[in-house]
Amino acid sequence: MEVPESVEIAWGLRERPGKGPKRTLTLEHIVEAALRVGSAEGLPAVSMSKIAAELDVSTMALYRYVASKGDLLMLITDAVLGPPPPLPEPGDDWRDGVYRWADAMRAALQSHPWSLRIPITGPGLMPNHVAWMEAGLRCLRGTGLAPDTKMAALLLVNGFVRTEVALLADLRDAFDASKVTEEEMLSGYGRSLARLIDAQRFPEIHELLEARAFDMPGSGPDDEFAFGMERILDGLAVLVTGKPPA
Amino acid sequence: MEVPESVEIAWGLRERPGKGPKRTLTLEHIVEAALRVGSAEGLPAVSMSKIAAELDVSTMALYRYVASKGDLLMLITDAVLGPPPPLPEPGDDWRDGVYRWADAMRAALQSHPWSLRIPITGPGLMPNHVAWMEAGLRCLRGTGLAPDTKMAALLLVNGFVRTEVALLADLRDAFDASKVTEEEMLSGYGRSLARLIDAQRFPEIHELLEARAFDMPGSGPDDEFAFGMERILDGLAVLVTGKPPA
DNA sequence: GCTCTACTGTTTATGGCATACGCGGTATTG
DNA sequence: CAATACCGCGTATGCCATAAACAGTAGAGC
Repeated sequence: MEVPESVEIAWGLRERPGKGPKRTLTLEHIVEAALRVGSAEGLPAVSMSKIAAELDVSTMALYRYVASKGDLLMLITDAVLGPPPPLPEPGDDWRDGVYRWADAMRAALQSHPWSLRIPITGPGLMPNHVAWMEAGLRCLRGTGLAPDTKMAALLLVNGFVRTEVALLADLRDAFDASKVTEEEMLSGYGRSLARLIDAQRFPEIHELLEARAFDMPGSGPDDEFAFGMERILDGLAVLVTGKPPA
Repeated sequence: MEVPESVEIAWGLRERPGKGPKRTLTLEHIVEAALRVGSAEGLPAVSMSKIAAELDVSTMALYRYVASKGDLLMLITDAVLGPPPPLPEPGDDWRDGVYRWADAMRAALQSHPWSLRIPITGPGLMPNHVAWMEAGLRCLRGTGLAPDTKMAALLLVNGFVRTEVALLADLRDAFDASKVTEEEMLSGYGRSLARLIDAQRFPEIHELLEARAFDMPGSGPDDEFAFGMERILDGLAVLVTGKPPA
C-alpha cells in the first residue's frame, strides 16, 4: 500500500504536470553530485548543503526533488549498486553464477565503500535492488531449491558481501589515518592486540599471534572474500545435491 | 603503536592520579545511561546532551570521561556485546559450539538492535570483542584448521549474525511505523513488490510472488537465522572433514 | 492576447547537534 | 598552608536538516 515516495519516483510512477518553470536539475544530477561528495570526503560530508553547493544551487532547492535526506540516501544506495551483471545462460553452473553475482556486487560496493555506512531502513524496493534480486534468483534457477530458500540463500550471500567490503574499507581508512602502508594494516592490528592481551587469559589469541597469523602477506582481502564465498557455496551445495562439493 | 585512547581506558591501562575533586561519574554509568537513551529512542537520540540529561549533569561534563562521541559509541558497542557465553568443554562438538556462540551473539545484539547502526571503525580491540574472539577460537579448537582460517571462519559467522539481526530490526521498525502486525511484515513487502514489478521484466520474482513466498507464516526470523547458520556450518564442515555433513 | 494557478528556486528562521575554550572551585600533595 | 592538577560547568561556534514565506515563471483555459 504505502510505498515511500522516493521509491515511486525512482520507478517512474510519478508523472509531473508540466506547469511551472523548467526544472534546472534532475534526480540523477543530484545523486551524481552526492556520489562525488561522498567519494571525496566520506559519508559524514554528504550533507544537503554540500550537495547543493556542488550543483551551484541553494540547499533548499534539493527538497523540490527529494522528500528528505533519508530518501536521497536510498537513491544513493541504489545508484551505487548500479544494474546487475548480465544474466547467466540457461545451461551455466549455478555455483559459478552465484560467485560472479557476488563478485560483481563486491566490485560495485567497493567503488563507493563509504556508502555502506548508510543505515539500511528496510528490504530493498529500489529498481536496482530488485534487479539484482532477479539476477540472483536466475542464477539459482537450476538448483531446484524452494522459492523462499532461494531468497534466504541470496540474503546470506548479500550480507556476506556487504560485511566483507565494509570491514575491509574500515580497516583501510583506520590505518590510512596512521600513515601505514596497506601491507602493514593487518600486522598493525596484530601488534595492537599483542599489547593488550596476556597469554593466560587469551591462550587461543596468543597462539594466533605466535603463529604470526596477522603478518602473513599471502592472505589479502581477495583471498578472504574467496574463502567466505567458497564456504557459503559449499554449504548451499550440500543443500542442493545432498553431496559434498567434490 | 597508537591504540585509541578509549581502548586503553577500557582495558584499564590508564591510571588516574587522584589529585583533584572526586569524580561524580564513572564510564560505566555513562554507558548505561547511553544504553537507556538508545533503547528508549533509538540511535539518533543518543546525543551527548541527552545522555548528560539522563545523568543530571551538564553536557560538557561527559568530555572529562570520553575523548569524543565516537569513543563513547565504541564503548557502547562493547557493552552491548557483553561477555561471551561460557567456553565449551574440551570434548564438545565444534559445530554445536559455534552455533551456540553465534546464537548467544544474536541474543546480545537483539536486545539492543539500534546499536547495530553504529558505524564500525575498525576491527574490534575492546575487551568484550576480544573475549568473544577468544571464545570463538576455542570453539574451533578441535577442527585442526589453520589459525588464519579460524579467524576467517569467525569473521564469516560474525558478519552473518550482525547482518541478520540488523535486517530483522530494520524490517521490524519499518513496519512498526505502518501500524501493521509482525506477521504482516513480510507479506507487506511482498505486496509492495507486486505493485512495482511486471512479470516480463522480472519473471523470477514474479514466480516467487505467485508462490506466495512472502506470505508463508511458517518461516519466521528464527528459521532464517537457523538456515543461514546451517549453511555456513555445512560449508565449514566440508573444510574440516572433507566430507559432507551427513 | 490575458489571467489564473501550479510549480519553480530562494531567503530566512528554528531548533538541534558536537565540541573548543576558559572559568571558578576543590581535593590531594608537598 | 600553598601549589598543583583535575573537576564540572557556561558560553560560543559552526555545522546540520528542514519548516515557512516569498517572488518569479510558464502552461491552461478563456
